[in-house]
Amino acid sequence: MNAPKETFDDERVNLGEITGSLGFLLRMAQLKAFDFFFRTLDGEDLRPGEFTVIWVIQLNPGLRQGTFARTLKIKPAHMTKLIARLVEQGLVHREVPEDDRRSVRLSLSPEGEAFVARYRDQFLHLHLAERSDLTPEEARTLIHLLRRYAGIEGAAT
Amino acid sequence: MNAPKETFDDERVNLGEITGSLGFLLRMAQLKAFDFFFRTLDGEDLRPGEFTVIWVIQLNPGLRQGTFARTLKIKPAHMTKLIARLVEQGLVHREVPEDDRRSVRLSLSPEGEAFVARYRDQFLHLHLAERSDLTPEEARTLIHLLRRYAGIEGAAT
DNA sequence: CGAAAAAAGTTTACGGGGAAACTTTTTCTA
DNA sequence: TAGAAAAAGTTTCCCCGTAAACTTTTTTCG
Repeated sequence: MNAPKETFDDERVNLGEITGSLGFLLRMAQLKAFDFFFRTLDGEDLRPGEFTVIWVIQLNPGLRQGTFARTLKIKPAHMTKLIARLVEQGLVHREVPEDDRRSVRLSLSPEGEAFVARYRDQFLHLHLAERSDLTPEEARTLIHLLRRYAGIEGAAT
Repeated sequence: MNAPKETFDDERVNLGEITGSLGFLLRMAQLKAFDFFFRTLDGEDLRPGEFTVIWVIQLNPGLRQGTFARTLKIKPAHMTKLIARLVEQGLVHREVPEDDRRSVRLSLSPEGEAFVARYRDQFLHLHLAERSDLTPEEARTLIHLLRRYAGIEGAAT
């Protein structure tokens, strides 16, 4: 019973140069971000991707489904299913316009608008540094660099 | 036939404050990183997670499967299947030690060692800024901040 | 000691996301 | 203008990853 602590609980793992790998770090960071997301929107049955889609539809009502998909890098097949869920939940409205009956125009239902309004603040504050060990300055830098890396020429700093 | 250019190819989409969302940006960045990965290891039938696992086993041969899983935040069920694949490919060796027959110790086969050696450089250089629009300085900062955010106290800067 | 609890993996069942083939509608072009 | 090509979504099928339940082995402790 007096094992000399041996290796604590876990054994130490050496990660080597992989801690310099963007792909690896992005995955680890995303896990943490998801964690925040689900902790904040606890009760709700909503996935991160779904919220993003609703959000962007709210800002650009009437655009085509494929336009949203391309912008958010969501594959068409996935988009179809995702939108179907949101329509079923009564948040999104689909309309096939007469002038191009191949396409689908998306907009939010009143319930969808209400939904965005309700979670707007939680969502926007969700991603700030308060939840992590980063200073506000560091968080700003991180967001800025990620935008550059991902090729998103977003709004102001 | 003389439509006034209308909206180019795509219509412009306003992303609003979501471009300040870490979760969103991490996803977009990860897509780009995956893109690099698959472009570099083109012919190979290897996923990012698999390479990471092989890599870490190489640096820490003989540790338990669960230890690797916890460190890399891979769920046990997934780890079982992932390791099974790598064993099948002849890259990883499993051993159930006598002193604790619940556990599994992992190490690389000679083929596994050769595999890591072969892709080491490609992999390490893969994630650098040359592939993106970031300056080397910016890339270092990004990596540093991601490490902090993800809670990885890695090696030197 | 011996039963209960814990630990380590595995199995099963299920949902998210993607590739490829397909349907419908529109545009191009000979 | 008719047929070919392109565009927009959808459907089908498959794989990755996860949760929950389960098996086996080890540890705890009354």
